[in-house]
Amino acid sequence: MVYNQYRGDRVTIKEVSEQFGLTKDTLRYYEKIGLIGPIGKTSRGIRDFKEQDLKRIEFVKCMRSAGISIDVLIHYMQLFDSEDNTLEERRDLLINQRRILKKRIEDMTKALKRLDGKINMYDQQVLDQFLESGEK
Amino acid sequence: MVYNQYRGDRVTIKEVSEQFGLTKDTLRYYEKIGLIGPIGKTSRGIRDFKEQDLKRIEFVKCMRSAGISIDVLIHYMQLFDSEDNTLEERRDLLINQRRILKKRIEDMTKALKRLDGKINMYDQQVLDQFLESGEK
DNA sequence: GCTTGACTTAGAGTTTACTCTATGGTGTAC
DNA sequence: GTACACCATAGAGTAAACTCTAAGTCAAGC
Repeated sequence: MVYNQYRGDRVTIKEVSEQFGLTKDTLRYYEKIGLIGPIGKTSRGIRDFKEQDLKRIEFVKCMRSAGISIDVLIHYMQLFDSEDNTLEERRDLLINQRRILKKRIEDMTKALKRLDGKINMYDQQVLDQFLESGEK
Repeated sequence: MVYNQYRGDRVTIKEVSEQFGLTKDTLRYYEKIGLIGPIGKTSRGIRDFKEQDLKRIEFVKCMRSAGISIDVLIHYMQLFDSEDNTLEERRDLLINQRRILKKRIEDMTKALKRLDGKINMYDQQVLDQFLESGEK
């Protein structure tokens, strides 16, 4: 039976990587630049992800998949971890990102419609071609 | 009165740049990599954009603003300009991009909802803070 | 006791999509 | 006749976000 040295009660980087579909390199990179963590380490220097870390990773993943920049996310996390009262600043940051995101969704929705139009056009042309070849 | 040497009946790069909100550098770059053009030139080597060029630029701009990669667009344009019958290949390419685009819109819509949730939370907290300070 | 496979770090390299710099040409305005 | 405002090219540089490489540690299995 394989007993993995890295798993006691610990949550390893591999597990987190698989859970979120981010590479181990990306997770270490995110930690290095201060987007997540610092992640706690065992006595031998192995990362052990806590519930709080996982929550943050999940949030970061969601925002990154929407194209929100790493710089903005780092800024948000710094506000979040700050001793000061940053409620309003965080709210304003989010409102601003929301606005940008909405614009992007609109652009993409326009492009999607455009693609749909073209695809329909091609479907018709492919069909015409088929009919034409049948008439020979 | 200023008579621009570059405008006779010609459509200059500056005009196109302003019309589409793309820099002159970007337009030249797009031509260089084969995404648009080749654009016709006057005897002295000045670009003169035709209606057909403008249509393509507009399409490219729309697709780029939706995040469709330059590589994919070049491929599409190559199929478009090909002598061969590439109808079905173009349709398949568009269908594939449509699928990817739709997924991205979904991801972004999820993130938007997430942001809305957080913003509401912050609004409430900011309000609570205000009320609290008023009670003092 | 050595191989395997997981982990670590520091730092170099890659990809995408521009964006800028240097250098030079041309026509109009003062 | 020179300053200004355009245009051109070739090629170097940049920013963002990873991604990879090298070198090393450590525990389990054979």
